[in-house]
Amino acid sequence: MPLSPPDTLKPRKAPRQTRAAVTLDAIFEATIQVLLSEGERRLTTTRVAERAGVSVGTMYQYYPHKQALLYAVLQSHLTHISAAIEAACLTARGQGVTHMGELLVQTFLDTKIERLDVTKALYLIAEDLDTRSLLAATTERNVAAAASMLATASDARFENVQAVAFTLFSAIAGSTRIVFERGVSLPALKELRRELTLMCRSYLLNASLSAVASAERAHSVS
Amino acid sequence: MPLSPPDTLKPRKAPRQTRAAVTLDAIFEATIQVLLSEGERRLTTTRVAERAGVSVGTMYQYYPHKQALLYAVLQSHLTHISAAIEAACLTARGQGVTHMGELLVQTFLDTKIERLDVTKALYLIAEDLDTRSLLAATTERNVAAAASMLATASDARFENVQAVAFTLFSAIAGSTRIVFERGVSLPALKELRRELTLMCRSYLLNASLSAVASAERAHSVS
DNA sequence: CTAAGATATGAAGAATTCTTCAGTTTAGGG
DNA sequence: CCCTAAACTGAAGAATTCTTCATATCTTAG
Repeated sequence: MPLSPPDTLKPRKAPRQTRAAVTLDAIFEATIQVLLSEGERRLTTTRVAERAGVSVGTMYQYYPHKQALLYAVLQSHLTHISAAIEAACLTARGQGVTHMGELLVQTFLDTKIERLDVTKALYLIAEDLDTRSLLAATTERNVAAAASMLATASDARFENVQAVAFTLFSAIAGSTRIVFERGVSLPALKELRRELTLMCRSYLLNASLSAVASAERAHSVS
Repeated sequence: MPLSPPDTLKPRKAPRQTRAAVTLDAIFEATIQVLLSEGERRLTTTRVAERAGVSVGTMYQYYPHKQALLYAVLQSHLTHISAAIEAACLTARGQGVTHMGELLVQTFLDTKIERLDVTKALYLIAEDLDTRSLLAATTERNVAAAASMLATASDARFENVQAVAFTLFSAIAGSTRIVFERGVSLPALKELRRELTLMCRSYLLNASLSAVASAERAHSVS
């Protein structure tokens, strides 16, 4: 479900020729670079165009205004990630929850790191009011993929898979963001992956229905 | 540690008279309201002043520019939260990790909800490059408080308390943010609290040193 | 090779925003 | 009550940014 943008944010036209596609790529890339080097406040259409090596007018041929461009850049990245998650979730159907949790963490982190600059740049514009619905829809999509996978787990059954999937996803995406925003070092990354994996595994095992009984038993003892 | 702002973001002067303090309060409040109703892009000094019922010049008496104002607003909120967390952490020393986890989740959520409008508004400006160090320092402070508490747990010992505390905090703060940004409903909140509590408890119990052995045993069986 | 459509240009007007400061008003100690 | 420091005002200049469009250049089907 690629979710078409609201009318105001729709592109004016799609590139027909190859060179136009190349130009658009350059503009996307320039957007990222300007965001990283200048910050959101100094992200202007002129600066982007200059960095992309094209004229401002060119961008306005494809997008009616800056917002629409940003929306497109963000959407492209989010779609990429969701696709990766969906693919991964399909491979793990019927497996145990430990494997599933590990896979989710792994896939999410790998995809984010793959284009670390894009990831970091987009955190800077993700809050924009215009992008709210886009973010919400993406979350929806990722949660659906995870939930559908979790429902097939060989060693667990959940009362509310949707809620579990959502919690899992929030925790992964949320803490990843916090770590990435403070600046990622290799050791920090390894630690994040390790702890996040552990956290997901623990949570999934405990959220499973069979675990509820034993947990309550344990609790009433103390 | 209130962390003094970098030179460029320092206030020009502090209010001396009561009315000045009142004015500043109004300006802070107006900043939040404008952020919520207009978004970051349309947050201008003039609009803030207008909403606060004062003249633009007034704001510039206290802050050299918009950035400094935003920094102050953000700092005030973050400080408030950190203080609450630190206080809570002190009350739980020597208790079990289940209680500790629950307390952290509870305190964090309660404090965020207490001023939900402020929380939501500040998410909109938290990404600013200028606020990076502020966010980092705050995280530091919260993690330190949590770590110090966890080290006294009656029923667990951790190899790396710092890492555990950090993971815990990231998961809580990160998923809270994701939930709050998509819009908070009462049921969504209750679910967040419930699942987050469960997740923290599971994680803490499993991250404890005594758990490592049993986990490895369980793993080698399958 | 050529015409039509696609793409690119960039100067310039409109709009918005930031920030200052000279002058006015207010508070509160003596 | 008076005086000084503090607080407040808001018009206006400087700076930045957005967006358009008339014009020029390129691509490619036929």
